[in-house]
Amino acid sequence: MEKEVFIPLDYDYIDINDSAVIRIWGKTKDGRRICVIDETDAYFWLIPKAKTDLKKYAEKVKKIQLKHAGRLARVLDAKIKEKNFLGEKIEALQVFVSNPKDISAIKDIAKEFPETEGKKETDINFVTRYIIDKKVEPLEFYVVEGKKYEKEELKALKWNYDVDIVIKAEKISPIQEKEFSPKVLAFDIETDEFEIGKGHILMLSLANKQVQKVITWKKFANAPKEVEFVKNEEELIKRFVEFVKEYKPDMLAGYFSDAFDLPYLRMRADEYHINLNLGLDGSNVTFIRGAIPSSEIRGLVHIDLYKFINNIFAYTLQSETISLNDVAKELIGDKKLEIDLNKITKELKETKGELKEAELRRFALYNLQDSILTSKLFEKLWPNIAELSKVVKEPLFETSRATYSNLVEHNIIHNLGRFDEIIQSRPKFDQINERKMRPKYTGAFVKEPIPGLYENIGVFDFRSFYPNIIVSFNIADYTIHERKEKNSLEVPEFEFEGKKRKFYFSKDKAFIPQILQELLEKRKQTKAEMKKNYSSALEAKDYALKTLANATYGYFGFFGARYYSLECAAAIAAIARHYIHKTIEDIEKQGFKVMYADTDSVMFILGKKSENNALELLKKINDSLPGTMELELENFYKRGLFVMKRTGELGAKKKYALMDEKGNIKIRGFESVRRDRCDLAKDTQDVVLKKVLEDKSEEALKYVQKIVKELREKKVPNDQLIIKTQLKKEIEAYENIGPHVVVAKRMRELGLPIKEGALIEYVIAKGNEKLIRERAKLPEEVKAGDYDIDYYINNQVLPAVESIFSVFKISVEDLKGKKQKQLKDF
DNA sequence: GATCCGAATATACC
DNA sequence: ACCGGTATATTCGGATC
Repeated sequence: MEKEVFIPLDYDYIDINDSAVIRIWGKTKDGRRICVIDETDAYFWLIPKAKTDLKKYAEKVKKIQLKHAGRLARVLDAKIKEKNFLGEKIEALQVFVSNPKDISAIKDIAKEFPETEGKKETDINFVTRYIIDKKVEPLEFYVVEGKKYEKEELKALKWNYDVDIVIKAEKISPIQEKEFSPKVLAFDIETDEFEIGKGHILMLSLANKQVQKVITWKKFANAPKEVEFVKNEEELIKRFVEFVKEYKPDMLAGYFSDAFDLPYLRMRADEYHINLNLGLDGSNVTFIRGAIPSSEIRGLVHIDLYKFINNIFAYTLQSETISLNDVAKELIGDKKLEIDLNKITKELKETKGELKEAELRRFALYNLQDSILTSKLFEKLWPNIAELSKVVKEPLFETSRATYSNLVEHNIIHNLGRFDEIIQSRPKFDQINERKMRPKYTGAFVKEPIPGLYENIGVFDFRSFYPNIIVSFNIADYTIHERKEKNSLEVPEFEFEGKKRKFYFSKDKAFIPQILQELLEKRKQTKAEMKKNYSSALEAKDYALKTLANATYGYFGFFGARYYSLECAAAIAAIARHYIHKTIEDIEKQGFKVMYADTDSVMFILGKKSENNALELLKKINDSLPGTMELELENFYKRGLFVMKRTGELGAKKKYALMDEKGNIKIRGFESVRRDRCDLAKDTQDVVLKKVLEDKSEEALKYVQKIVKELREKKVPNDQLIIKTQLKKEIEAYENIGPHVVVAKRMRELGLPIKEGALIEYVIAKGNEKLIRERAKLPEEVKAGDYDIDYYINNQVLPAVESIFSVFKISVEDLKGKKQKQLKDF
């Protein structure tokens, strides 16, 4: 018996003699590549109808067999087992089958049996099944004991694996080991045509901390040392494959590489009949279809950072877009090399592929820089991806491409074993459509603020409000009762689907609240550890736990969820409304004036009371809260500003600015934090807000008057006037043609690649056309000073500051600077 | 042809 | 299609006078 300590990085399964075996691709402690071969049962569950003779049923099921996919698909065994399913104890049939790929065909036969009530877990991926049942989880260290395959055996099996060890596992046991740091190559290609299948790959770059390389067949003099020339595109692809094989990375990282770099490489490789056999088993790059396809390399984890950022991480970013450039700027303080890619593409077309040497040199450096950025981004995001993968126990490939609902669901699924719970099925197409049709339920409460500038403000908020409600009220689909039972938790009455409803939740802990509670406890531990001994891995772990906890409420209301329950989502929101209202009352009863509240937070004026008085009240409120619910002090603020809505006489919700004791300013909802306003309007509003909070309103007024004057005098540079609006759908799909749609059309005419999702930039130029969109132009089409003065004064700058000044009863006319009024005139 | 108002749209908050 | 509802503001586009 031989032993190795290893860490799983990737999983897949293959057939040996018609039955499936798992391959775990990983790394040994000392850095050798290993492929661990292991087995696990392929099975699903049959739920029998009431009063079924289970033994007879089992015998009948055992006899199922059919020809399927060129082999005999058959049931190996059917065991009667006591299981839990959504709060019920049931007897179910565990149906073991010859191959996981046969489950679908076998269940089709079994579901026609009159005894069959339903089938479950037919939609569990075999790798997920393996991880659940064998508990060999990604990125944890294990000792594998077993027999290593000899060279001759591998040859006989035709397993020409690019690994150091192939071992047949007999026992795999967990072991404590230090952090793992993967060997990663970031890569990026440059082409002469953006569309896959049309053009050629001109260059390809690879980078990490040690490696910086550009491979190209476009020759030029005085090439930087990183550049390696090859004869042609075919050689470029071959050299790439050769380099990766020699370098032996654990992972390849790209940016949008799922849908661009790898499909492009594969397409070109196919053209030359080159096998892009990067897979550790010698397999080609494969594609998994989806809204954006995924590109997979067996055993060599391919991570598309764009997908991770797009699906998960973008919500924590400030960047206006999630382009490589914007994200790199924000996360690693580095940016792309500036070149005019459109110009280069155009020149390449016009000159039949010839570029000036200087241009090529710069193009190569640009290509390299993209890989360097991707590599640095990987370093930055790796802890987050790794911790998420460890928490939800799904392989890196899946986790790095997961959406919030995927993560929540995987976390649930991987924890159900200890509850002896059969996994609920994914909803079918019709079910999804039904769910989509259901009306929305009432969500959070937002209190209307009274506009004004306030002093000495306290802000309380509930710690992880919704997750703690789910835990404290034991909320799950099957703990809901419409009638009070003994030991049930009462939820305040609320309206749901047009009717007054009252729900009760039983106290027997359901698995989702239980799993969530554990998640919250783990997070508490992580936070405590972090305080003692900070590390970026701990912070990433905290991020992973927080992400999962916060997405659970939304998961209940998501139509694609296995554990969908709109009633639960509505009940959670109703409980939240109840407690925020109660908190407002409690605070007001103590003599504080509450001027604003949104979902889980309350803002109040201290008035004659002290911060200590507020903290005493906080303690008192906490003593009255059920379960794990807790109200926290968010902060005390020196000043706060609330404004009126533009239409009507009401205070504007979700719009405020606060300044703490240190002078730090927190702005929410105002135009200055929105990307669809021009910088001039945003910056002006920012200055005004700051000055107002610093009690320098007169300076603010003068500042606006100065800006308006500059606008009138055509002194404002165009880049301050660019408005950015995202094209959210296909150009043709718009019913209302807004300015950005017109500009997108224009860009398309100019041959610029415009797709939905693009951030369209435009300037409103001077002109007599009535509609704004008729004056919307591409920034480069507007000469300096040729902007529409009135538009920028009346539609951009003034609306952004008007509501702020109206708090001080200063009108638009004053802002325009005609009357030159001073604040003290009022 | 000016004006009013609702729908469509984009984006933010929690 | 890929977690939820609440909310504001802007522009269009049709109805109305």
